[in-house]
Amino acid sequence: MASIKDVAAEAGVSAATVSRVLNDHPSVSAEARARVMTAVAALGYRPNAVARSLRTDQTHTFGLVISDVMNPYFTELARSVEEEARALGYSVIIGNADERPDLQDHHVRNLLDRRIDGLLVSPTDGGSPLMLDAARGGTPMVFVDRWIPGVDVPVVRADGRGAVRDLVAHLHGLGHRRLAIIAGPAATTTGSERVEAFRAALAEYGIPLPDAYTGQGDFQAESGRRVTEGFLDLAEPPEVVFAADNLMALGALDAIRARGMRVPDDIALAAFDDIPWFVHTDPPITAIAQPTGELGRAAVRALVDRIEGRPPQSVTLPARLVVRRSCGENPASSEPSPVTNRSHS
Amino acid sequence: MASIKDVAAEAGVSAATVSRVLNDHPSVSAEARARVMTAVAALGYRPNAVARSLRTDQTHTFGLVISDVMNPYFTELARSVEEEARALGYSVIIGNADERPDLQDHHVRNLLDRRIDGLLVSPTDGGSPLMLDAARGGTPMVFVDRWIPGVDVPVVRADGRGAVRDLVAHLHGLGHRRLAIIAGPAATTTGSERVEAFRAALAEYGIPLPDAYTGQGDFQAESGRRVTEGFLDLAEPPEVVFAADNLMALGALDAIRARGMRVPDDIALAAFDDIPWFVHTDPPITAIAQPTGELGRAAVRALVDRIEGRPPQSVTLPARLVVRRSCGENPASSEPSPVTNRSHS
DNA sequence: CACGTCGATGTAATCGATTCCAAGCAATCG
DNA sequence: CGATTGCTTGGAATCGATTACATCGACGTG
Repeated sequence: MASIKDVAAEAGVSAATVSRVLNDHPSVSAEARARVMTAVAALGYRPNAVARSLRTDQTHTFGLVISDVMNPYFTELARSVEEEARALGYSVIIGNADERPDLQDHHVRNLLDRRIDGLLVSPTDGGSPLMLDAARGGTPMVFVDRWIPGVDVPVVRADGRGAVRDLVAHLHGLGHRRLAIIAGPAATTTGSERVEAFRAALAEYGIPLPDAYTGQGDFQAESGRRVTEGFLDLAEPPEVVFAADNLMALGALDAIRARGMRVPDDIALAAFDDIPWFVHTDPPITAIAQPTGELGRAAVRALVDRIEGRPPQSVTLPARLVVRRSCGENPASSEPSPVTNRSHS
Repeated sequence: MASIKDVAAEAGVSAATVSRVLNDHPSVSAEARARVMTAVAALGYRPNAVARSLRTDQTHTFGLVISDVMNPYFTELARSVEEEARALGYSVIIGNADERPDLQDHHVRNLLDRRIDGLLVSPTDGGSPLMLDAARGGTPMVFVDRWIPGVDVPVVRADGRGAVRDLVAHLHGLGHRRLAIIAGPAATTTGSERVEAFRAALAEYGIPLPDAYTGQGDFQAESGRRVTEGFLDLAEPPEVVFAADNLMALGALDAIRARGMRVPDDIALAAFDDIPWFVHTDPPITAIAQPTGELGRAAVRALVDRIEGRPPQSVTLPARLVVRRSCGENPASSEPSPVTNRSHS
């Protein structure tokens, strides 16, 4: 592979001049520029990004560590992140933590070793020493979707409280009174926040959320199945199961089907995180939709601001309820008035 | 960030010795080793992968360029690729081409600039000059799923012919005689091969595949919708629509629903590429399942063989039919005898 | 005409590792 | 006892870029 010296030799100039042409530095004569360009084309030369990074201490790359690539929510997030990054001249390296703290650490370490310019993280847990050190140690960092409390890092996320309140109103309106939730891991903010929002919304109707109706999941389908089976085994099973993410909702659906029960006739089902497939399930599933693309883009902008020395901003965007048929027939409308509360921090 | 010199100073040895300890070179005294280890721990030193790569001309990284991250088939592929790569000591950088040749080129160029050790590609088209040059120019490369004919690069893929024959037998058994297919882009091997396999299987029953029953899609949901609408507008619409990938099947389902028709009563639907969600659609969709995880792992092994100087091998694994309810009720069994033909090249 | 200015270019240092080579030293051998 | 061997170790070159600094000519000005 041709190096800058080969180009210099071919063009009859020094490597410094070639470098100047490539980085269009002003003081290069038109003639030298032309000869360098010709040599570059003739040799098919491409600058070695590794060498360049070593010298400039910039990789024009950042890492995105997500909790689960197989979850459509995160793949959509990853896609929008890559798009925005590309538009701003950055590349993205994705690390999939599979909801495992050890894997998350593996990727963070790997990315740090590669001297990425910044890190976008949707943490799987409360923060390993490694991640906390990185955050404190000055690595530009932004949390997306989930975050770690007590760390001074900008957060880009959706606020689901309004949508959860709308969901509970919807369920209450359909006559449901025994509502259960499949929570995410308590170590994640989204794991606990969603339960709290649900509990608060229920409280407005004077409905309690007993322990028996809060199952502990891990954001994976299998846990949704397991928790739901527990619910169905209760002397008084819930009338509604609300899953804190889409995969657990799928698991719940499986468990319900396995008992020969039907949604929504025998039991209602709703989920946090809307995905295209929910339109096609049997029945279509009522869900809370996050503005995923917006979140990804905002997160990238915040990170790039931080990297390039501008003050980064935390962003909170509202989620909204998308009513379908999985909680019972609502003859009125299939898409309710969107939530309009808007917040920021 | 501490460098190797800082460690050397802290340990009271030279940088060369530190390097030897880190790469556990045999000739280092136990005492020096101990002091270096202590210094490394004290400073929290991590070797700079950029500098190391520049010197050794190896990045222990390879690129994976896939055609569409939002397609669950590819995200599963990506996941298994990353897993196997990690097990073998490599990292993976994913590039999403979104079925766009220009984006594919962008990623290939970017990965080449980073001096990745090898490239795993599922090409979106027949091969740009850039990719052909890379292949011929000695970049270790392996094609997964799709490939480019006439290029001397190992291919790891599934052979769907047996499964397509099983599918046609299944459909014929249910009494269907007018069968249509939504093809993928002709520039991709999977786009054309699947049509050919379908046509060949139909021929065994003396059933033709007229032009009117072969729609041109692009592996995206929207094209599935559009083509299906065309089918439904025909004077004599098909009894079965077979989509060459899962997203187009979803589009087809949408189009069918939009007309108020029902699957499988009014029209049957089948898809290439099985995904977890097909169990939950209404109705569950009959599909041809690829051994996705196996493909990903085999592809990585082939690439790493190539990188490390061993002769890489092309691999072809059989796909199999998974019967569900979208083509009509089959009272016999829900999972037919698996296909057993096995091939290689 | 001497001197300062400015634009274009080359030389060399540098980034953080790895690795060849030579040297120091102790142990072993003839 | 001198020479050889073998183990450790450090010095210095190197990978491919970028960039501070020096140089060199041409030009304008007092």
